[in-house]
Amino acid sequence: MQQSIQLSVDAVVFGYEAGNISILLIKRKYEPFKGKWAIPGGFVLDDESLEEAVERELKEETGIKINYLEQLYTFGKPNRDPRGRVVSIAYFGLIRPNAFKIYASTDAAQVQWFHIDELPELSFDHKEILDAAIKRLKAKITYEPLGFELLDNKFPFSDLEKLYSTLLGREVDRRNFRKKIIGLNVLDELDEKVSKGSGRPANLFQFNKKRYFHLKKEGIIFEI
Amino acid sequence: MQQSIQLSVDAVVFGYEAGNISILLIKRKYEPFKGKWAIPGGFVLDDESLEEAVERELKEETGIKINYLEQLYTFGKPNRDPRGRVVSIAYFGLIRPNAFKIYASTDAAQVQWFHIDELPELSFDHKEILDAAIKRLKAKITYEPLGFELLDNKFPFSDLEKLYSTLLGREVDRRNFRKKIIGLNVLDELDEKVSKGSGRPANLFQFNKKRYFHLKKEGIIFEI
DNA sequence: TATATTAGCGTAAAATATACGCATAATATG
DNA sequence: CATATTATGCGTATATTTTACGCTAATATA
Repeated sequence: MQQSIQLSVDAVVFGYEAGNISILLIKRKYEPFKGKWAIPGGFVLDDESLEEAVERELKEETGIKINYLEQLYTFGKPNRDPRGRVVSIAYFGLIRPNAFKIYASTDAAQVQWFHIDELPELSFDHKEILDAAIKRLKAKITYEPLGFELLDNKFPFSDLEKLYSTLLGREVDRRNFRKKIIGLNVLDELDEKVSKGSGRPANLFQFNKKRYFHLKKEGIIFEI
Repeated sequence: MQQSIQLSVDAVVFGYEAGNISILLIKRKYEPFKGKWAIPGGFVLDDESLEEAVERELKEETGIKINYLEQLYTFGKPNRDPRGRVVSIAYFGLIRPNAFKIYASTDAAQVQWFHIDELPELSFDHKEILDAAIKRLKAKITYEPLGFELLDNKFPFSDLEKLYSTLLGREVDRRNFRKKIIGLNVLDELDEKVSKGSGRPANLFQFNKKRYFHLKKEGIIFEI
């Protein structure tokens, strides 16, 4: 038996800044879809794991090092790639956009953050992959503390609230949201304040990952 | 660039009967792991989709036609298969065990249902795949109406209750559970009764898939 | 100093979940 | 055949959680 199926990985990387969710795309340097936008990714090498492949491709094509990475779904329709049968394992990543400088290299002619509502036309079946990733992100923030991966290490509560109301696509009652999150007992309140423009300066908070995993082991669940 | 990676699919198939959750395994006919138990599966053909591959392999190896099938996870560690680099896309399936007669053919020397607590040693990394599937099943029945795929088309309420208490691994208050499920408005109460042994005969119910999808579209969520 | 603006705390009402009592309709048993 | 046993089916009271929303605090700005 001899297959001729090639294996690639692709990564939908989300960033968040000032109330905007954005996605990292590259402009393709070579055919097929030369000059078109696409999700970063590429072929898996024989001796690397799938995660290593994603991280290598991201580094090569965009210069970023991912903060949070998980497998999303494997796309394998026979005709999804004009070059032949290519099955792609899609990943889903989160980073703090201001934490890295993006730059194009190797296969990418250009790298750019796109606002989630202003996406260009995409290559291959990447629109489908991206839609699956958005769906996963929106669902998962309600039962896993993913939001913190998108915020700065220290953040005012309003940032977290704004992130959630943006992702959930609806208003969130400021007071109830605060009570709920504080009640989860996974945030440390710092002795630092930050003031942006007018209004009372806000206290900074920090996500306590260690405490979160400890509580999770005890069966306490995160839920918004 | 020339990869030498092969692509396979594997399926963890769950069945349920008389309060027992079981998993369908095959005994391998050929090396590697000849004579050992494994999850059904095999190599993907060049021109078939991943789902077609799973369904074909299940049919070939065990004789069953799956009731519910979803992609689980892709396993791709470089050394998971002694024959070389094989990446496997694992699926997760549910059937009503009494709906099909299982029989071994092609690659399988034997096919058998195993109780979830009495599993034999497994080939490759199939234990890891199986654990992921069990975790997914247990999590998913709380927010998707998967349970009905494991029950007969018409079932008494106590069957559903027993299924849930088994899967959740805890007692479920019979009266509150009933209230909750009835309140979801996705069951049709039939004018048929069934009596098994002593006790008051039970009314039969049927899951109304159409109504469920209608309600889901309106944003009403299934949750246990 | 008055006003706008964002932050932070608390309380009451509504909705949901939990605990559990009891009638009903069949089979099992002496 | 009377009575116990078993499982079904319905209801109600209480506890818990969610939701709505009022009020004070601390800063910038006019």
